[in-house]
Amino acid sequence: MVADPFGALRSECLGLLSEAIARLWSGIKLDGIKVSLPSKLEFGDLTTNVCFTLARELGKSPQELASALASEINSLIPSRAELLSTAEAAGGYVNFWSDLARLAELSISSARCLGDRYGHLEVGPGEKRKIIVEHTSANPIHPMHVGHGRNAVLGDALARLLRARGHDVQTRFYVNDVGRQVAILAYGYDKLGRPRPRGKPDHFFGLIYAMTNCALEIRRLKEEVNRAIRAGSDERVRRLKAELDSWAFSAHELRRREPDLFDKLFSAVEGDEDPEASISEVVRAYEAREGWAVELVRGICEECLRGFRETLDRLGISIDKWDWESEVVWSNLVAKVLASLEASGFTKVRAGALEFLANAVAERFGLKGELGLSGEFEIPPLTLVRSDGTTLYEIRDVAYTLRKFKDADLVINVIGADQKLAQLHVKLALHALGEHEKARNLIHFAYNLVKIPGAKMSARRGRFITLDGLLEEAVSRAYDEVPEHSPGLSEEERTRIAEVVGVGAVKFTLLAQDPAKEITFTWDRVLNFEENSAPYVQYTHARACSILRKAGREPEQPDFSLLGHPLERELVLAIARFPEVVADAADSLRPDAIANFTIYLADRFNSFYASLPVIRAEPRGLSDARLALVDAVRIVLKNALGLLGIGAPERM
RNA sequence: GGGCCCGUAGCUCAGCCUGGAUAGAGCGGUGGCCUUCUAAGCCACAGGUCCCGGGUUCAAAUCCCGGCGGGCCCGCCA
Repeated sequence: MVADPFGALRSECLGLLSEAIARLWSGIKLDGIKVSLPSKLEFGDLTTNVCFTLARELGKSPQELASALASEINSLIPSRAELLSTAEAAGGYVNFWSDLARLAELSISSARCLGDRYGHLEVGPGEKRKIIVEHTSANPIHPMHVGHGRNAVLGDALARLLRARGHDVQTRFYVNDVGRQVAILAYGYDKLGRPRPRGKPDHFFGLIYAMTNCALEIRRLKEEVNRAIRAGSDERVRRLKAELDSWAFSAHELRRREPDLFDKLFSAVEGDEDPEASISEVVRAYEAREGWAVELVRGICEECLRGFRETLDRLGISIDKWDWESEVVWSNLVAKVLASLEASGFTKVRAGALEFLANAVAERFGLKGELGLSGEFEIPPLTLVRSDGTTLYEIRDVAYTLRKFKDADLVINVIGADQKLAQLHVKLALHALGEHEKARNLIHFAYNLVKIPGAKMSARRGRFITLDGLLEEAVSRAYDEVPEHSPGLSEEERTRIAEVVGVGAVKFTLLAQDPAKEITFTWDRVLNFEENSAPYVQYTHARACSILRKAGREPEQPDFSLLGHPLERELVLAIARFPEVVADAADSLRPDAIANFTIYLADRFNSFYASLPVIRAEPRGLSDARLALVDAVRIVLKNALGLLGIGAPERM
């Protein structure tokens, strides 16, 4: 039993390869000899192209060298190899073939023996790190939408992957309760007489936020139009009126949803002498921690977070710690950071505001290269403190980042790619403070946004696809489909399976793509339960379970030497490779690599399923070997989905 | 104007970091396969200037330079 069967094969190949090279050409020194996965099945289980490099050095053809190398390796195999059966020269490459029976036996028994833990290839004791993954961190003023879903699902998968790798991981949600947006909501909610939330609280407050915002915009625009008319600026009047029209349309949409609430709010805002002043007063009082403001703002945020927790629970995502931005403000940490930053000499007062000279920091410490920026690029400065003395978001974020480093030596922030500059500023601020190591251990895990064709999502207008709505739709679709495939299930089972399948479909869609690329959201795509989807993988898992169930016996006398079909070989290799795939995905922070692997394995398994019998295979040794193989596939699919936070039902 | 990201089949995407043997999936299209372990499946066919142009290399979708196209960012917003 081993944790990494393919790794065992890999290092065997590598060892024999280096030894053979040393024996044949003793003077030659090659760095970075490696064996890699061949592009095709007929090129073996592992391959090396060193002969192309050696050819130049030795003045011989790659083909010649490959033959010499292969036969040298083959002469070493009988005495030295456990898993390797033969090396073969082909077109200048040396291709390695494993002893399939032994590799199958090792991989399958390792998977079956380790069960849930198979694939969790831990780093060495010295490499274990304390990691904080901050993710989701949706503003507590509206329900989560699809974009937040992508963030949450990525952050959660990262945490799972890093834990599987043996790291000590904590997930955090940063509650942005300070600032104008929450204050707008608080203002509106207060104007309504602070009614008790109806329905899911984040949805309720999201509507109030959008309505308040809309009322404020319309009021502001009307005033500006009048001002522009007085100034006789026709062009400006036209532009403002167009904007006003678009908000009037939003108002119409919002009113339809809750007319009473809407009318009450609008007349309150109309009647308010100076709404902006009231909102600023909320901001000020909350930052100053005045009781009335704390009660109002915290009350709202707590309610919204209750809604978030419900959504996250449904997604199977748990947050270890909720950090409040206000706590950072109320502590003296912001003031301390500010003082140190000023003392660092990398700030400057301009027009009464305090600026951070990010570019100077990068130049002083020679960071542009490692940050991937050209020397000529001038990093824009950043305002830390307004001329009225109030702080801006980034300085609080610097303070919060330092706080996170008290509990971790690596901090991963799952934040949209649109905030790259802001995250760069935070990193440079840490450098300015002399915290170079922390700065280097601060990772911005940037993902791209989720686009919706046609409509533009806007929280301020209350216009977006909520995650709750999306999940509901997917689950109900799954609910409809379950009986077509598994008739006769109890209502309870049907509901449970629909939940796992529907939620899984949504999560997989958001996870399976390169985070750097934007996702164009379409219902079609999320509700496609066919190939390249979670339901497809789950279905494959259920099929494996079904075989094992129907077999009704343990594979007691497997004869792995009878596994020889290409499909069997591909399955064995995939099972063997799984731990390495997990390790690579974790180390490179690429959950999508796991998703792609599940598709590949499911794909191979379904072909196997269609062409080779398991239970009725003859002789019994073959049937048992296939049964064990099916069990190993089941385990790997389940664990792989598990790393993505997706469930694997046993029937569906 | 500057910076970052993306550009691969009609559509949605893998592969690019770490160059290698005829570039892979899915959807959609066409044609087959349920009296055999779940047809959310399988098999076959059709479909490609890997955005363009240079360069490096024995070898470039992959690395470098220059373009073009799309997105995002450059607030005393978050």
